[in-house]
Amino acid sequence: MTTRTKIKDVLKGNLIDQTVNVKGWVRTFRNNSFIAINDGSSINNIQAVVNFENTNPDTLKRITPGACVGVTGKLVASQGKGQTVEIIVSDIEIYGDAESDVTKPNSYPLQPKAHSLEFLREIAHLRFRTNTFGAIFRVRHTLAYAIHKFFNEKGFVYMHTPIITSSDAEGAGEMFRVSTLDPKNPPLTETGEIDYKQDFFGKSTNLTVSGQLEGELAAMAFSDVYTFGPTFRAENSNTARHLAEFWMIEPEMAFYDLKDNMALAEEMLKYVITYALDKNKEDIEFLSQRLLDEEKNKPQTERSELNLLEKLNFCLGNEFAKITYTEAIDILRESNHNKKKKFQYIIEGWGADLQSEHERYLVEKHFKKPVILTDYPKDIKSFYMRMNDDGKTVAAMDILFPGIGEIIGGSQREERLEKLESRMKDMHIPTEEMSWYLDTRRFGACPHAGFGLGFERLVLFVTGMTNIRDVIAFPRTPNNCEF
RNA sequence: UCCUUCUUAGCUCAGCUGGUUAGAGCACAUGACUGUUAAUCAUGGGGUCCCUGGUUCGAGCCCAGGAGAGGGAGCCA
Repeated sequence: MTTRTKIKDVLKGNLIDQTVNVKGWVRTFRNNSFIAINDGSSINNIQAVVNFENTNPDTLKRITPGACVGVTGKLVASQGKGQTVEIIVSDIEIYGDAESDVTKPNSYPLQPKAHSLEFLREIAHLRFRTNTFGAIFRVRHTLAYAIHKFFNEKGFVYMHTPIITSSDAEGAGEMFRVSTLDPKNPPLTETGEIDYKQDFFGKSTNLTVSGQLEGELAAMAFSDVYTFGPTFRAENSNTARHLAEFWMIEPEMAFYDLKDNMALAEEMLKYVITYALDKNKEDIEFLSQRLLDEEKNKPQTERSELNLLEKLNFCLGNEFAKITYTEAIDILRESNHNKKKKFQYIIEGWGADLQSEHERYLVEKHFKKPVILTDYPKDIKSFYMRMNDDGKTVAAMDILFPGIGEIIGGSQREERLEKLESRMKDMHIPTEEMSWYLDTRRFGACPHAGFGLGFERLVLFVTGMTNIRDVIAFPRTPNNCEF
C-alpha cells in the first residue's frame, strides 16, 4: 500500500522511479491520456498518464474536469515538454464524479477555459479550484501565518478580544445588533422602547467593530499585544475595498510613541510581504502574469508601470514616505493637478479631510511609493488619539498603499486622563460606560500606541487583485450573505 | 446611500435605423485521432434576449417601474 504524497512534493522530482500515489481533482483530461490533477498543495498540476487501450472505457469517461481521483503509478521523467515529471498510471480510483455535460442539471460549472471573476464570485464555493483562487488563498494563508510569526518573534502576546461587545462608544462604524429577543414580539419598556434588560446578556449587544480598546487594557500588562480576528461593520458601503465582515490585525504597544508605531508598521508590512514572496513565489508569479494578461486588454495609459512582482519588490526596497497632514495639504495645494482643477474636490485649506483622489495623487503620482501620513487635525479623528502640543492636531498615522488606499490606521493613544475625558465629553461619548477603559489611565497609565491593519487590503496588495470580494472566501457585503 | 454602465446559449460576447427563422468563439455531446499542454479535426444539440407593464402593424432594440451585477464617490480597515 502506497501512502499518498502531496502533489507539491511529487513535483520536486526526488521520488523519481518510485511508485507514488496522489489524490486530487481533475483540471483537464487531454488526448484520452493525460490527466492534470491538482490537490491544492501547489499552483502546479501533476500530469498522470493513463494507457487508454487497457483502461476500462467507463472509467475513462468518468475522468472529467472537477472529478476527484486517486492515481497510483511510477513517477518518471516526462517525455513531453510542459512538465519535468509525470506519473505512469497503473491504478486509478474515482472518488467522486463531476457531471461535465452542461445540458444536464447540476453539471460542474468550471470549464477548461477562462472565467470572469464576476462569474466565479457567484460560485465562490467552487472557485478555490481555479488557479487564480488557489494562488490567492495560499498567499492569504501565508500572510496570516507571517503576521503571527512576526509578532511572536518580537515577543508580542496574541490576545483574543471579544466578538460580542456591549460597548457602543467606539465610534468606528455602524454595528450589527446581537439579540435573542423575538423580532416579531420583543418585550417593551414602559416607554415603548425594546427592553434589552430581558435580552440574553441583559443589555444591548453588538458584534465588535474593533478590538483596540480591549487591546489597550492588555497592553497595560503585557507591554506588547496584538489581536487578529474578525471585525464587523454594518455600513452600507458598496465598494471594492469594503466588507461587512473582515479580518483585522491590531497591535497595541506600551511605551511606543507615534514614530515607534510607524516604524513597527513599516517593518511588519515588509516582513510579511517578504515572507510571502519567498514561500509563495510560484503563486505570486502566476498572479503577476494574470494581471499582465488582464491589462493587455486595457489602453496603454491605464496599464501599470510595474508588474506585481516589481511593485512588491519596489515597496520592499524603499523607505515609506513620511509626511504630516499639513505638509500633504501644501503638496496638494501647490500641485499642478490642483491648480488645473483636475481634482473633483479642490484643496482650499487646512482642516478638510483628504478625499481618496488626494490620497491616490500623493501615493501614485507624487511619491510613487507607500506614504505614511501623520498628525491629522483633531476634528477628523477619533477621541482616543493623543493631542499634540499644538492643540490642533493628534498623533495619528495612516499608511496609504498604491492602488489600495488606506491599509493601516493608527495613533499614539491619549494616556492623560483629563485630556481624554474632555475629548470624550466634546465628542459626546459617555464616560461612565467607558469607566473600564478609563481605568487604564487611572492606574499606571503610560504612553502607548497601536494600529489597525485591514487584512484583506493587505491580501489585495500582495495578490494584485482589485476587488476585496476576491480575497476573502465568502464575502459579506450589503445585500449579500451567500454560502 | 449617490452617480454611472451593463444584463442575449453553460461561459465570454456580437446583434445595424424597430422588420420576417437571434449569431460567433469557447464549453458540452457523438465520432475520428492518440505524447497532449485550456490537445486537434469533423458533426450535432443548446435561447423565459433579467422581470413586469407600456408604445407600435411589428420590440432583443424605444418608454416607465423593479431586480441583479460592474466601475466611481462617500464612510473606513
